[in-house]
Amino acid sequence: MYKPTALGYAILGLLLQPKTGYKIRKVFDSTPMGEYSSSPGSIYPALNRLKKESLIEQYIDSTSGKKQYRLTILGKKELQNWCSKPASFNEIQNKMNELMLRFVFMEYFVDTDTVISFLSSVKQNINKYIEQLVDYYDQNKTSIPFHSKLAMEQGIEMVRANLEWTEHALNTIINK
Amino acid sequence: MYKPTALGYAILGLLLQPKTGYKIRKVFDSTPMGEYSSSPGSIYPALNRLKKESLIEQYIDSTSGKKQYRLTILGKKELQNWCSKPASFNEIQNKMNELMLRFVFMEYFVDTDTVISFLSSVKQNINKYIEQLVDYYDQNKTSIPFHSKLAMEQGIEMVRANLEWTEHALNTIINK
DNA sequence: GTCGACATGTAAATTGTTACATGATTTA
DNA sequence: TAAATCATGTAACAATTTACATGTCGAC
Repeated sequence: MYKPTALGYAILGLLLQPKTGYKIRKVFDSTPMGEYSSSPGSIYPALNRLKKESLIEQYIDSTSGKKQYRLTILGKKELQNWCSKPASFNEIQNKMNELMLRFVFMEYFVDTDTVISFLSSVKQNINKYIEQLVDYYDQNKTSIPFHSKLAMEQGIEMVRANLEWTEHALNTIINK
Repeated sequence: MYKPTALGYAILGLLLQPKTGYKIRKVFDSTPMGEYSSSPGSIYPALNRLKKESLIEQYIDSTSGKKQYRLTILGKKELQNWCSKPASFNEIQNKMNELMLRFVFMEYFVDTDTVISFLSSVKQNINKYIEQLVDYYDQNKTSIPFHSKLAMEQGIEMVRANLEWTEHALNTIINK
């Protein structure tokens, strides 16, 4: 069964508001979503994959008269399903930006309780990850070379900053 | 002219101490370098590419009698050259872990002044990046949806944490 | 003597990158 | 009307993932 890539989900999310492929490229070019390549060689094949799987479709916008891409029912379901998944440990380790993408798009799908439980899963796994990193650091700190030690501190500080943001986000959402 | 991938450079750096391919896999499996896949399907083809380009070679270790990979003169030069590059703006945006890898391996190659100028280039580009993100945030904060705004704050906080680490590293190295 | 760790690969499918290519439409 | 922007693609290449496959060696 077909699963879109991270780029695929990014595109699905952007198509919550219908757009041309070119407009999607511009978003990747000019916003903080720039982690995704805006080259035509990545966008158009990705769009064609999603189209082939009937997750998106093209139509003529009645007001502008222009051809646009939009989500199909199936595509919306796929996006919704993806947004509803809790954060896994693996995603905390090296797919934080994908998690943030989920968080952004879930605003349009799920209720406050589900958002809270998503953020709780993030927090829980971050804590586990910090523990793992600190354990490794403590057990090896006598033998780790100088720069490696600094690099490890950087890694730990990044994850701690993520933890702080997660708590901040939880508080903001609970007191809303 | 051939340029190794990020994985290729990670392997070159690990081969500052000779290792078998299996040992490299174990490092990716069991240390915070786990961002790189440890699957045989990625490691062995990468090793063969490096070997084909004469950046590494296999030899029989005289004490253990085991076949190991080690850097060639050319490979060491390539690694050294890579480590000596200052951080670019693009790398700050979405290749921070590659920069940390450079930082780790440069310990064995370059003098304190070069490390300081590397960290200065990191700091300078981080400042530029923060400015760009904050500008975007300020200019759009009335129109950005709730979750997107939180996600942007996360992005900015991550970069700020990186800035703090960079300043910490600079101080640590200067007062050494 | 068998089980787990050591050790190294290949094949197929998918994806992404870089570069090339084309044409329409808007704007100065 | 020339230049910039809008708009969509293809082709060649390189790299990665997943799964399959094999064989050795030491320990218990």
